Amino acid sequence: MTPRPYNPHQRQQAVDAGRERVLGAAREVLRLDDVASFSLDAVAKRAGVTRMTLYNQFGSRAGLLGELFDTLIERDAFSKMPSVFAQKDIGAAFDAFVGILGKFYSDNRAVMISLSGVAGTDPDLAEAMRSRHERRRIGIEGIIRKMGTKLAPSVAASELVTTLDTLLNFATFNAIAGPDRAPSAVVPHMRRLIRGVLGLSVAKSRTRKR
Amino acid sequence: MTPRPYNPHQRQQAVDAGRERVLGAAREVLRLDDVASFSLDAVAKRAGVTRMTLYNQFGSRAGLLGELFDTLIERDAFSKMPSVFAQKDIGAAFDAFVGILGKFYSDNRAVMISLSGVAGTDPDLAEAMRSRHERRRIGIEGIIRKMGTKLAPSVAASELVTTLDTLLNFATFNAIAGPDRAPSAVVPHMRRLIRGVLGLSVAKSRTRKR
DNA sequence: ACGACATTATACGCGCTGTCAAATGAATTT
DNA sequence: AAATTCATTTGACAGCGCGTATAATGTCGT
Repeated sequence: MTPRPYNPHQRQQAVDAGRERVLGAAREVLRLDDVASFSLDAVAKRAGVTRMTLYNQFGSRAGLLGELFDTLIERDAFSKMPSVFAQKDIGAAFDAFVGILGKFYSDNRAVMISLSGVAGTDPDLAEAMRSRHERRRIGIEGIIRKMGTKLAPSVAASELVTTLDTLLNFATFNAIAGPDRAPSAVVPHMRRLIRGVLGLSVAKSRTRKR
Repeated sequence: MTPRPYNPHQRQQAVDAGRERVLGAAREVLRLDDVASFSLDAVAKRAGVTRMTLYNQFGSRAGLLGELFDTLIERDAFSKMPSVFAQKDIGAAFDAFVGILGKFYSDNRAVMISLSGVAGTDPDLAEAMRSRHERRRIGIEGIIRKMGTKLAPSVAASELVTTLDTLLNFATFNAIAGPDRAPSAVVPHMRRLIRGVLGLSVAKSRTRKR
């Protein structure tokens, strides 16, 4: 009975490696096949693992997808936030933010589409995604608090953050891009739109020299 | 063998009545219960009908949801378009359009959420929805062509319609409303935002008294 | 009464999620 | 080397939802 001390060194490494293989497989299934054919069975097969392992590691389908979204957005987007805060003015900061998000949405478009779709029918995942979107909103609030001293936004100040957050979510990028264009192609357009909402002179977007 | 003449008068009426009962039941199931618990079984039970009848009438789950969307948006939104074109200026026209859409989205929020979710995983329904969205875009183009003579929009003219169309879709209303507020509460905010995009003086929105 | 047609009743096959119990195997400690 | 811990595997099962097939029932039209 008395449990023994047990320090898994190499053991934990193998487990973590397995986790990453599974997450990679999940990403590929979402990227290659269409949304409907995403299943834990397909992921497990592609990862060379049993379906039970997925439950051991992630608990459920929603858990797996939630963690997949986490790793992607952490690696490709939020880790680059410091460069946003390093900008000179708030216009440049949002330009940078839009660039990062646009590239992230573009690189992971198929995955994001699937994720949104599944979240639409899976309350658990919907909740998981909501808490993650929180981070984007917090980022926006941070930019405004730090750099948005004298703004004259075109919407009520109390709605400014919500408006920007909505414009910057994947659904908006994807809708503006349409079925053909990549979300990253929306970036210049989105920058103008956001400068407009912030009340910055749009003509000022000659960020070239000055 | 030789098929006989057969004129279903009263017969067809009964069938149509059945269809409406089924569509009404589908709407209620989507409105009352959560998304995940929508099933053809639940709809059939609520309509007092067998699941087979649904397949006879609508062919499939996607067919049923597509027709449901049709009847709702035709009755609650598009049938009211004439009042939009009756407005004096383009600002008032979009105010009216936003009002109609906001009310429609609010009245049918749960239904729209489910519909979007299912469309995310069902290519058939996705295509059916796309053609419906076409009508909204056409409405926007009509308003601009008819009333938007001297505009100075805050986005590129070539992107104006796309931008407005994106702002006016359900996803945007729903996202701005958040989990608690009704989409109809977003209407005033959305009106300001759209006036801003159109390049109209936002201060002019003193449509109340003042 | 007879034909046409919608609806019912019933029963499948299929795929997916989630759970359970017992066995396997590798890393770690004694 | 032997014992222990723990993830993984194996195999099976229950539940649910969609879609299909077939024969029976009912109802309207001629």
